[in-house]
Amino acid sequence: MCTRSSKTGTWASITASSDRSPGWARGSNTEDPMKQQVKAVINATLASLKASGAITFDAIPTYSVEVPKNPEHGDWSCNVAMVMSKATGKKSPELADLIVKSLVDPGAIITSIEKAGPGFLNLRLKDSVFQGVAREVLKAGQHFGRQQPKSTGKKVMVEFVSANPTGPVHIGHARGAFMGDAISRLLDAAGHDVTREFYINDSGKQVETLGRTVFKRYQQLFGATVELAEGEYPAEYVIDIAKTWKAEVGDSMLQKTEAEWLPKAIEVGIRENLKAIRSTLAMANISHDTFFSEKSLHDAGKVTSIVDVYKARGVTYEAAEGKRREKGDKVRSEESKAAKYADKQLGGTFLMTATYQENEKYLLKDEEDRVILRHDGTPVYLTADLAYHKEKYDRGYDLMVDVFGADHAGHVPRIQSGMTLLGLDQKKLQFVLVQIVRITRNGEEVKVSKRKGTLFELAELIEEAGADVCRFIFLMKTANAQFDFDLDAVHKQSKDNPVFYFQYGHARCASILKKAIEKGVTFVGPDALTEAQLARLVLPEEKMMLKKMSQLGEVVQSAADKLEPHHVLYFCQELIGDFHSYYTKYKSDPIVSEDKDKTQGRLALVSALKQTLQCAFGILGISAPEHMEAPPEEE
RNA sequence: GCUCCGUUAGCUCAGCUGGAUAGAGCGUUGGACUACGAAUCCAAAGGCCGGAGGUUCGAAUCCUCCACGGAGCGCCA
Repeated sequence: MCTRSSKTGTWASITASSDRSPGWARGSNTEDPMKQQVKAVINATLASLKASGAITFDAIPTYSVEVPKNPEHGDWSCNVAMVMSKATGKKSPELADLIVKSLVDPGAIITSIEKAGPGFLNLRLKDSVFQGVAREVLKAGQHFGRQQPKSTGKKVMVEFVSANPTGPVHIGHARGAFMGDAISRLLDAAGHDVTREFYINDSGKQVETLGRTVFKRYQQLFGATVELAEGEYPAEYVIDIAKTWKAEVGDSMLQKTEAEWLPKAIEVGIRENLKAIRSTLAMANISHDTFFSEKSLHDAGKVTSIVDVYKARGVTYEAAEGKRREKGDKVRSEESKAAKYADKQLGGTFLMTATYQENEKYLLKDEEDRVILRHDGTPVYLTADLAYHKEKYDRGYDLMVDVFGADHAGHVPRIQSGMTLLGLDQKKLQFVLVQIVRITRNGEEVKVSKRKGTLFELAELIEEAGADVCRFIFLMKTANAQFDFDLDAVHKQSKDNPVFYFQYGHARCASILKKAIEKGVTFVGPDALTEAQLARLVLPEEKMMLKKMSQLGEVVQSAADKLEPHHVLYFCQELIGDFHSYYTKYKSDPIVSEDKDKTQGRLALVSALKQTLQCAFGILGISAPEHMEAPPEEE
């Protein structure tokens, strides 16, 4: 994931050089419109100072215009004087003074500018600039905060969930599922053309084991006594699959040879599991555009052909066992799994994911070279995955995001190395690693174990807590932090459950608009709204909310760049908090009053807020209810 | 042993492409409904931002080292 590029270390130091900005996501200018107006004034002033010879500089460096934490510091504050100190050879306070004195403000939007602290510029803007935001939001409607669909021209793929088709979606997939979906929604809102893909591991030993288990359960349905082998799937759902199969084929499979029944059993197993997986994801409000079959890669010969490509590029070798890179000489501990399975490591064809060098420098970050063909010539999981990722590149995506569980972290450098060894741009492939979630109930951890048949399914979780609550809890934290999911708190209709705070904010807006209509006042809408009505929005709290609303587009863009949905969520929290506070503070000066112009102005504000929240919730995939039932009374 | 992730208020977590006095929710304490929804609000208390160095006008944020917690380290997928 790009924000951790320097720390995860994949490669920032090699291919991305010092460019920390993920550049790929930036389309058109999505800066907050208010901020843009401020920057225009600053830039004009600097140009004017340069023209008059007061200061000299080559180019204006990147500087920031931000909302100061302390409202006494104005509506916006700007650090340009400090940033340009070196370029102009002037001290920050001196430069700040010059800017204040010679301000060029053609649109007359600035009401005050002053130097503060070590050289900050604190600016205040005309009320009309704030008020205009309400109309802009309402005119944009459901598109507010979003870029025009596909406006960036970037093709993006997000691969997520990709649960094995050997069983239901369980709690271990939940975080990645919601995260991947929210990232997809974010990228879509940021104007990209997003494809959501599910990679089906329908090849290899696991599905074979599934097939065997299905067949045993099938035999059982005809009275046979069966015993499941180590690793086979004991859970109930396999019996259901066997029943379905029986209904379809009767007893016709009983007399077949294994070569005949096994492919059929695998097929029905995968089909039924995928059906269940899709149905669970639908409950979670998640859908994929494409399901990509690993088996199809094998069938099309793409797995063997990628090995040929590597061989042709001279980045493979044959060896009896793994070859580690020399430097550091990392020795594995005796307890490592590699040591444990050493007797099964018989050598084969290796890909130089670690030892490949250019100009006598190691180029890749993997710890050791990886087998891509076993000694008997069969490909491994990685080989298929390399073929799969090459396939993604071939399909022409500008950005590919893989949402992986943290247990796949070790897989990341291998794929990256593999792509680099094909000469592909690794920056186009980003990884989001979602850390482990510990599920607790009654203070005790609920273990996730597919093998024992005691898995806690995502479907159960959603039934218990509701889709919005689950989604919210998974999205409110960054992907790379572990956390405990408390099943007890989750279904409390109370303050322990923060999603209600958000939804109540929206419902309250809806309720006010409804109440106004009951009182015979209907909001006139953005087109009929007059300047005189808007001009009644003068309270500092009102301006603050308008200012914040205008930032949604920027927040969305930035969150999309970082692949971090939680920024949008915190944006909502602040806005809702401001609103509740405002609402309570001015209870004696209500939104709907006898003063018709003021009422219209405030209804515009509330409508704009409701619209903003609805848009933001939509980008997160959380519903925006018009009405909520009161919670049960506390005892 | 090696790699990666984390460490911020009593608890759960934001803030990290460096900015002014470090934030939110929960919990605690004390207040606010004859008014548009009290699933709300207001106030108080609560912090050597894990530790130590470094970089500079300025560090929770960037760099180095250390400590603690977690995950991974298979020719499984």
